[in-house]
Order: sequence, then C-alpha cells, then structure tokens
Amino acid sequence: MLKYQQTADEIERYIEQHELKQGDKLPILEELIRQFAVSKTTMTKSLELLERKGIIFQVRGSGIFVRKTNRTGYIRLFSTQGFKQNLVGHTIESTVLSLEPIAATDNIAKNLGIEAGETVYYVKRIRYIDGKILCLEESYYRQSIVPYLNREIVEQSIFEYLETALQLNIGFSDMYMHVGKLSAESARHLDLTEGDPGLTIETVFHLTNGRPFDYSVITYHYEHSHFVVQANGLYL
Amino acid sequence: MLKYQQTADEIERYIEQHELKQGDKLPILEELIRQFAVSKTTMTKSLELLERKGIIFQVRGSGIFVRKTNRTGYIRLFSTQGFKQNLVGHTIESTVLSLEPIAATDNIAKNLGIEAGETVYYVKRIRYIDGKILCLEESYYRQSIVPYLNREIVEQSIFEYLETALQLNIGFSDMYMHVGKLSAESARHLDLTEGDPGLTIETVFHLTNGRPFDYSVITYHYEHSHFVVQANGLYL
DNA sequence: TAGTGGTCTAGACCACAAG
DNA sequence: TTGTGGTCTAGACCACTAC
Repeated sequence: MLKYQQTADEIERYIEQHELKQGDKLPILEELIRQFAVSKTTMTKSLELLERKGIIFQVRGSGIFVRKTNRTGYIRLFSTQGFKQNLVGHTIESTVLSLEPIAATDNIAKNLGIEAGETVYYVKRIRYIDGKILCLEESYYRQSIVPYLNREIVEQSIFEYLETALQLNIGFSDMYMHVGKLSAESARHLDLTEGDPGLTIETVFHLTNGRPFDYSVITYHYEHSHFVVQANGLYL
Repeated sequence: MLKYQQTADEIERYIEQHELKQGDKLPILEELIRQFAVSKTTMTKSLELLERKGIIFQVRGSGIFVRKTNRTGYIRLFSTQGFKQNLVGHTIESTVLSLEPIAATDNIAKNLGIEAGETVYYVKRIRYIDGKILCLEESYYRQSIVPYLNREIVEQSIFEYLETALQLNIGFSDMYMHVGKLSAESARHLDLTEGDPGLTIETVFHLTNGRPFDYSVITYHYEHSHFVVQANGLYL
C-alpha cells in the first residue's frame, strides 16, 4: 500500500476516533510529519487527498482543520470511494430485470466508441436503498472486455467483480446529467407515475488505459435520492 | 503565478492549438520536463491538475493521453474554473427580482452556521443562458463578510466582485442536490407549469479560512440544463 | 527487457494569517 | 514578526505496459 494513501487513512481514522468536528484543528504539518515519520512531500500529498475527499481543509499560515457536512442521509455523489464505501450504514440490494448479450445499437456504440453491432452485455436492474427503490439502471458492458456475467454477479456489485475477479483497472468516467419527466415504463419500475420528475445520469466508464468498457443509464427515484457533493475551489 | 499552474495552462493550450483528440499521445514525461524546464515533481503536479480537470489521463508504463468528452452543449457542473470560464461560448444574463438585507431565518442561519436574526443580503434572480431561462437563484450572503451589494453588481457576476473588489478568497463548498416538483411560484419564474420537474442545488460556500459566507438555493429549468461531470477513479 | 509513469526523500525558499 | 502551510528542486528507486 502506498505510504501517502496509508497515512491519509490513518489521519482519517484519527479524526473519527477522536470525534473531531467541523473546524477542529489538527496538529501542525511539522508535527504530523514527525508523528507519521514521512517526508514533507508525502504528508502534503496525504493531506491533499483528504482535502479532495472533503475531510479537511488547509489554511496557509493558520493550520489544518476538520471539514464535515452538517446533513445526514445524503448520498455522496462523487466520492473517491466506491458505491459501497459511500453508503456505509445503508443496505443496497438489486433486482435483476434483464441480463443478456445484445448487439450494440448506434447510441450504445457511440458512447462506447465501438462499432454498432458489437456484442455488449445488457444489464437492467432496480436498486434499493434500505428497502426503498433508489433507481432504475440499464448498463451495457463490452463483451470483449467483460467476457462473462451471470445473475449472481449482477445481483451484487458488478464493479467489485470486475476489479477482483477480472482484475480490471477502472479509471475515469464521463457523466451526463439531466432532469426530465418519467416515461410510463420507467415510472412503472420506480413505482411512480408517468410524468413524475426523474434525474437521469448517463455514465461512460473507462479503464485506466482509457478504453471505455461500460455505458450506463441510471434514473433515480426523486423522493429517495438526495445527493451531496463536497467541492473544492469552484463556484457554479 | 505558480509554475505548475502555468505549465499546466501551457500544456492545455498546446493541446488546443494542435487540435489533439481523445486518445492522442503527448510527449513522454521526460520530454515534457525538458521542454518546459521544470523538475519532475512540478511536471507531475501540472499533469495531475490537468488530469483532475479531465483534460488528460496518464497510464503508467504507457504514456500521457488526451481526454475529451464527446458531447457539446453540456454545462460543466464541477469545473475547476468558475462559472464564467465554464461557459465559454455561452451568454449568461441575469434579471434581479430582489436585493435587500433581511434577518436570517432558522434555515438560513443553520446553513451559514450563524445565529438566526443576523443580517444577510437576500438576492433573488433569474439567470439566462443564451437567452433561455437557465435557473432561479436565491442567495443569502452574510453581511458581516459581504458588507455591500447593489443592483449593478448583482446583475453581473457576484463572485467576481467578491474576489476582485472585496478581495475575498473563496474556498470550498458543500452542495446538496435533489429533484422535485416545482411549486407554483418557481414554475411561474421559470415559465413552466406547477408540478414540472426541477433540479434544486443548495450550496454553502466557504472562504479559504473555512467561514461560510453564502448559502444559495438554485432551481434549474429542466429543459435547458444538461450537465457533464468528468470524474476520476470513482464509480457510483 | 526496455520504456514510461509514480512514489518518496531532504532541504531550500516562498507566501499567507494572525497577533 | 512568528507560525504555519505551499512550492520547487535533484535524484534514487519502484511499478506497470508492451513488446
């Protein structure tokens, strides 16, 4: 394990164990360097990680402070962690509606950067959070990269399977969001009414080597999905 | 200007000028270091910036490649740049509906971490993108931090005024998103119908020193707001 | 195995915050 | 002015990719 990663984890644990609150001050840089016995550069990198994760903020000339959101029950939309880490304390379950190889349509092909007609695994499922409907998901995996899927895998975390069993290295992703009115079919799956609001996020996932391997379209149940994003140095 | 920042900008310009496309390879690290005459650490930091901005991706043992989204007309939701940079090629205009100091309600006070009753500037405006209604915004600025606002400032970019004229250093922000049905009043302002879908983002903005100074509630027009997020190493 | 990016270090020097 | 975080460097060594 990387030193700066491990150091960051330990500092995070320290914050949790000491139940530090928003605004509480951590030991100064020099002190942290001494305690964790790492170089200044490494400690800086660890702190930068924690900063991006929204756990601390650093003020030059002043100190390092704990950062916390003051709301609970929100789903962390862009966490550095995965879906799982992200939802500690919540139960996620899935019902699989479809699982079959199909030929890529033009739209799927375009998003995955492949030729129309190439075989992709089509997965359709409903995901539940704490027993309530969270979202309807339709995903398309390139079969040349994900050669095999079965119902058991798809009922659990697909990405965990890809990383552990298939040893795929998941890199970056492009997400496209918009809000609209639910179609009759989506509404039926989400146990809502046609025309109700729905947040749709389309995502193209890439491996670390830049190859797209999954295009997914997720429509969230508007009453059960509240998101939080901890951003840094930006203002919309 | 910081060296790593400037180097990053130059590389970005290089990519634009050479019209490089998704997947095109940049010179290798060593070569970049030589060309820009910086240390390896600095170049690494520049590249990391560009990576977070979604402009490149790096593959160990292979090279550095250009990353691009393949969709246009989407608003970059969490750019490292501000709203303005973000919307190059688009025209943003505002109509001010209200601008007055008021006493903070419990909800406002809670979000800003202040006492209820403290004076905040209340700004309500409609924002247009390329002549179309983009969103309805209601913002509350702590008067102790933002002592003065007038109509002229509020019609332009408030944040630009805060940074340049007031010399405030804007740090991080917490954003809370949810989708719902528009109230009659919101619908009227957005020229939509009551019950239509709306994406609401509440944001608490902090200075670099961690003090919250602005709580804003923005409801987006669902037909005119499509967002893109380029994420790194995460999977929802 | 060669090519290429990533981590880590020690230390000099810089820049901002708060009293 | 003092305390404290940020930038930058040169260089050693590590780890992944692709052939």
